Amino acid sequence: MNELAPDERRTRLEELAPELVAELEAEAAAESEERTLSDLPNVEAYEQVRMRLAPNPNGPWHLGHARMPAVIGTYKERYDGWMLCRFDDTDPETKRPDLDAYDAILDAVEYLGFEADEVLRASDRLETYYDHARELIELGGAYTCDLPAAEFSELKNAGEPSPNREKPPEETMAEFEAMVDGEYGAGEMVLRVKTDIEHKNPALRDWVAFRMVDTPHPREEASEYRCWPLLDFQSAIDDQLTGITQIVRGIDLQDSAKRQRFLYDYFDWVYPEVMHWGKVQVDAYDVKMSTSRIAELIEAGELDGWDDPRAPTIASVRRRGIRGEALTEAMIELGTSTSDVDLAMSTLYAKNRELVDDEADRYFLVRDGVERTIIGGPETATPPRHPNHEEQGTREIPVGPGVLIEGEDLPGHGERVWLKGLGCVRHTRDAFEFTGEDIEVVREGEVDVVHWVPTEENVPVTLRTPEGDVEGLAEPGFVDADVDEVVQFERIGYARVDEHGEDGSVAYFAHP
RNA sequence: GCUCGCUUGGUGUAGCCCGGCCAAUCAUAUCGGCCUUUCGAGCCGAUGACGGGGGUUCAAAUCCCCCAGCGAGCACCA
Repeated sequence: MNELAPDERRTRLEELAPELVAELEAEAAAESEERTLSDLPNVEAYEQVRMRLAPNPNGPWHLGHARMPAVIGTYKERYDGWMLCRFDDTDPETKRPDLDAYDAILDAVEYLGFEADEVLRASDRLETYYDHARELIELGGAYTCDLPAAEFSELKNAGEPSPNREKPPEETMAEFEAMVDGEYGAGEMVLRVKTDIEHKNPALRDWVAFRMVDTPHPREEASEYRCWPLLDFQSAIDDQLTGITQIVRGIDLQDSAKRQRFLYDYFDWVYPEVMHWGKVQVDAYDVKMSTSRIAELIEAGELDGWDDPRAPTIASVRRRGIRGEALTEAMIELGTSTSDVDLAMSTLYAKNRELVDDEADRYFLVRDGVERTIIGGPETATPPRHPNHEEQGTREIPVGPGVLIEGEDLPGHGERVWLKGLGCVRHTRDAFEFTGEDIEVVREGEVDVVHWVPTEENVPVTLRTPEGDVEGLAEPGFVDADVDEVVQFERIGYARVDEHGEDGSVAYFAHP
């Protein structure tokens, strides 16, 4: 049996035990669907899988952010769970929220194919955080500290406590209320969680839970608050209150869980399961994938906006006609390993091509065209809309007195070229002379097939690509391609029709 | 400096927890072939990886130790 080829072995097995084959196939199918992401830890322990997206709305999303909804949303579907989108907008200053980003992010989540069951903004929940801080103070788990940051850092690194550490809870409580009332300025007072000042990992020692911020929050509803929680406190409280069971977050937050466990111990709560993943980087972009960097370039006018095709953002690939589903799939395939990963754009493109190809009508677009008079031949060309789908019909291109083809495609004098959908021509005396030859000449490899447009009635097109804008001329019928539709410019690649204007059309290049 | 983590082909990933079925999965990429009036799609094929060194074991990608490389935290950012 082992000497047989796999195919033969299978055939034999089918004869001998058909039920076994079916079983193997079912297993394989289940694996290909499910095994792209590893199982969530300890799912059995909870009634329902409850997860959260916790974006900082300090700007619209770049491509790396897609991983969060892609993975968490996929888990939600797999386990029939629940998903929260919680905006962790507790820093009105350094990572100041961008008021447009809240909706842009929810929109991006939807584009990726998911929807949050609930949406919360941390900046709406300050009173809740204050209440828990008060409770923590009563439990003796926190103290107010007026040491300058640098001074505390020095003590902490030496494993020495702040002189404020043993302050009575009443005093801490009074000072914390003064913080809440805005009686201190930035840097004058913080509330620290009492952990273990001699903990071998210095990152965990007596971390800050609340600090003063002078800058008002951009959301009007939150603009009066001056005493703001830091991520570790806010997120810990919210995860507990919203019943989060599994957390997936970046490796930069790998110590967060360890810090937050001190809090959970004070409150006698059970910490959720945690997974960490590394950074995602994307090849093929000149622009660094960073919210603040992209914002700067837009501000400076070097990018047209978040959806500029040169920007590594979700809005950009969306405008280029890449489906959210393709991005989600690509992100899922990256898995959740803790090492940094590179997303090859070619993988994303391959996924998208698979999704859009069947419906992408074909058009000719000539960049850098050279004009030639045409001698003889039919008056109209009728290439198919889609070579694999005859039922989608053909398109009509009037030939007229001459055609344009790309400079690179121009054959030498006396040489022939096949104008796709039209026929074979010979390049003679700066004209194309129709030869009437059969397609056989192409099949035998003698003649190359090229795309072309008529010199008259063509449509000027600006093709916006990640490498910059390219001007070209499309066949007349291109004006009928619907805006938002993804088409294929033959021999160039897929593009999304963006607009048809008076002076021409605009398309965004997706990928080859 | 202290602490934590990671390292499978060009890229990503599976396998590692519970050692043997792993001469290592799948995808993408590249190259080649078939088909084709596309440099697209489809089909077929090829290329290509367990960071290094020790150890345990009949047997190690998988367990242990050391080294190297990479990343992260030690912020009154998230």
